[in-house]
Amino acid sequence: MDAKVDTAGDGEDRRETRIQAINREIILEAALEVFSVNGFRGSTVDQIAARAAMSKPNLLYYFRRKQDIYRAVLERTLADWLAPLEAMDASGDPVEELRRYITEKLRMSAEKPAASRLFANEILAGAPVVRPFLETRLKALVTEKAAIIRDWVSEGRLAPVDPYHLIFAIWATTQHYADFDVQIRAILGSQVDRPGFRDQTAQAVLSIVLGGVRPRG
Amino acid sequence: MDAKVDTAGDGEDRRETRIQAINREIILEAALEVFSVNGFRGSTVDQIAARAAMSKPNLLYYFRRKQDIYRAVLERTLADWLAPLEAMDASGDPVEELRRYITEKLRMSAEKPAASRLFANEILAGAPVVRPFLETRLKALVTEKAAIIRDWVSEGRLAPVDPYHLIFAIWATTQHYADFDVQIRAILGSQVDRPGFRDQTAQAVLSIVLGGVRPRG
DNA sequence: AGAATTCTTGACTAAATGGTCAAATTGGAG
DNA sequence: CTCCAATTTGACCATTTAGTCAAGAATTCT
Repeated sequence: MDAKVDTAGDGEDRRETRIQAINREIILEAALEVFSVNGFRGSTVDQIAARAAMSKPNLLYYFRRKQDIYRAVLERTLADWLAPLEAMDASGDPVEELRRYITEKLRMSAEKPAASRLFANEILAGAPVVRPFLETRLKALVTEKAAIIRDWVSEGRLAPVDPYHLIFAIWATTQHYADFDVQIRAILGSQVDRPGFRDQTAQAVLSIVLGGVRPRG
Repeated sequence: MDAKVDTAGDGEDRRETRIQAINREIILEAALEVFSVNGFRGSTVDQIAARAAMSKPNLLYYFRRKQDIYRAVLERTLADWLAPLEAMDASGDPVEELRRYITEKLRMSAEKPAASRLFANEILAGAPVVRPFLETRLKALVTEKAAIIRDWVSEGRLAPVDPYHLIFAIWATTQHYADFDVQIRAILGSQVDRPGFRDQTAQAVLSIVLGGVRPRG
């Protein structure tokens, strides 16, 4: 929400240096790992500094406050978060579009679980930071895509389904694999790390969710 | 994990007094609200004491450490958590059993969202406390119920589905309404508080998840 | 090279936090 | 009512934590 952008009218803030780019990246990466486990309140600047292999004062040289780091890492995460839903295309085949969306969300859960957990923690905490985002951009996007799904249903290209709840179901089932990874591992054991597991998961999720909306004879 | 139960063989620990019963209950209720928002690390004893309308030393008279409160509230939550799945009956009608299970989970999400969030926070944090529980009782229970579902599938009474992923999908979709309540409210607005919303949600979730497993043709 | 700027850190501070303790108050059994 | 155990609390302590600061080290620019 701040830091780094030239806010003052006069040409303050010199351009970002090489070292700044490197270190900010290192910090944000470390912060993601830390915040995604214990949330904002449960994480400490020292933990982030340690993970970034950097002294605390040095870290605070790049981000003045704990809040600034948190906002920065959340912000960059949110962009990725929206992308797959934004890509849902009204002119495509309904089942194919949903398949793509679910597959993409599952891929993100598998490849960037920390991002999903960061977001989950923020929501659980009452969304103190992203609330405005949820009520504007996300709400608008979901409303738009829900309308598309509603049209598909009324055209008989999908079984009758509440579009909002369908979107929630997709979020829930896909993010579950990132957010509740520990629980899934406790139940399935090392099987989770076998090469075929991701495909197997995709197969199952697609079959359950799409099976429920695929138009019936 | 401790406190209150008479562990020693000799008759230590007098019976719980009336005031103890009342205050422990008040504390656990307050602790649930606090821990469910910010997790163990992000919550403070002062917050819990304030919510319990009790001085901190008084609170610590009943639970010696923050950890003890946390374990106690988690433990009582876990019992409720298992019940609905335990009730799944191999001799019942598959679709009807799943419907009951989903409905029951949705009811818990709506009526005890804090319990669901407490659990979500614990898992996100890496399940430091409930890991043993997950790896023993939960794993055993899920394995048992998965076998039942597998049988239903092989008898042709359910469409072919991976039983584990089906259970995960049910957990995900039902708990989502508690854990991500803030997000859902941001998108749906006051609609969430309308009397019919719960039924509408149940209708949608059942249709999506059961639609995907109901035997075809 | 030499000056200016950027980067890094040890030492520190104030506030928050988990937990203790002795003394005062209250509740309950006889 | 009386006495003993249970309950309550103000004051306090040690540690953790967010954030500061001045001074030293490294980088960049000319």
